[in-house]
Amino acid sequence: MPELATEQKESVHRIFADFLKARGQRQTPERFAVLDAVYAEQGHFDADELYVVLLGGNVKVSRATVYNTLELLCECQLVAKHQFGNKQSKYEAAYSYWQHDHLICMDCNELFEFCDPRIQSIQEMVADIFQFDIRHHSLHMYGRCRREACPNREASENGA
Amino acid sequence: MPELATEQKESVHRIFADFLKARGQRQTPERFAVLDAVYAEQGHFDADELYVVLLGGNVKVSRATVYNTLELLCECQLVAKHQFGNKQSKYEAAYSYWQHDHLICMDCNELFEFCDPRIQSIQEMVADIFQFDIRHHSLHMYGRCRREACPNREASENGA
DNA sequence: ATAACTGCAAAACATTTGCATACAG
DNA sequence: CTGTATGCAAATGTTTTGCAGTTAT
Repeated sequence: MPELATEQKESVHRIFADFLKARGQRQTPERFAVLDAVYAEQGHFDADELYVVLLGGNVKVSRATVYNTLELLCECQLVAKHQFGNKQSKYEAAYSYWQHDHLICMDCNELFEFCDPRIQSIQEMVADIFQFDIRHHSLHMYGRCRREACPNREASENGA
Repeated sequence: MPELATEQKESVHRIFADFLKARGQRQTPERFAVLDAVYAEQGHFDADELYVVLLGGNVKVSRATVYNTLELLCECQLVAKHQFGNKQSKYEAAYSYWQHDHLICMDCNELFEFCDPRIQSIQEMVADIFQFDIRHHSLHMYGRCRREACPNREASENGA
C-alpha cells in the first residue's frame, strides 16, 4: 500500500511543481505540505480542518497559506472545491479520481457519490447549444436518506 | 400585462398565506412586501439587493426580516436559493417556472438557463439506487462563453 | 539580489442572533 | 391579551488582506 501511495504522491508533486514553474511561482515547502495533507485526507474536508491537521503534524503553516495553496491546487485540477448548502467551502483531492457527483441527506448531511454517463452527454449538448467551452460542472441532489440510522430523522418528520 | 401579474400576485399571496397559517405563523405586512419584491424582481438577485429595492420602494424592513422571509419562501417553494461560486447566496422567484439548471461564464459571471429531461431520469435512478427521497437538485456548468462581448475575455486568456 | 511568499492579526463580508419594542391573532 | 415578529446593532464565522519579515530562485 505504501507503494501506490508513494507513486501517487510523486505524481501529484510533479504536476504541482510543473504548474508552479510554468507560472513562475515558487515551490515552497508550505505548498507541498498542504498538497500532501490534502492527499492524506480522505473524502471531503474544509480549509480549517486541513489547517488543524497540518498543525497537528508539526507543520507550521498559516491559515492564509492554506487558503492560498488550496486555490492554486484547484487551478491545476489537483483539488476540487465544492459549495454544499452551507457557507463553508469543502474540498477534496481530485487526481485520478472518477468524476462523480453528490447526493446529500438534508437530515444528517451525509454525502454519497454517484456517477452517470448521461451527465457528460448533457454537458456536451449544452456546450454546443450555447457555444460554451465548459470546464466543469457540479450536480448536487438533496433529499432524505431512508436509513434507520439517519440522525435527525424524527426532527425532520415533525418539521415537514 | 397587469392582468397576468395581478393574477400571479394573488396566487402566490394565497400560497404564502396558507403556508403561514398551516404553521401557525403570522401574516405580517413585511413578509408580503418581501414576497412582492421577489416577484417584481427578474432573474437572480441576492438578499442585499432585495433589501435595497425594498428601502427604495418606501417599504421599511430590516435586513434580518429579509433573510428570515426569504427562508420561509424557500420552505414553501416560492423561492429557490442558489450558491454559485461565491460566498453570497442568490435567490429567484420559483412559482410556475420551469425547472431549469444553470450555465455560468467564469469570465463575465453571466448566467444562462437550460433544461434537459435526462436530469429527471438520473434523479429518479439515483433515488432508487440509494433509497433516497430526493427533493431537489442543482446542476451548474462552468465554462467560458465564446462571445466577443464577454468582458474579461483578454484577462482570462492571459491567465490560462 | 530581489521579487515572491509567509505569518500574523486586522479587515471584510454575508448572515445570524439577542433583546426591547410592536403588533397580528 | 399573548406570544410571535420586527428592527437594530452587535456577534459570528469564514475567507481575504496589508504589511513586515523570510526565502526560493
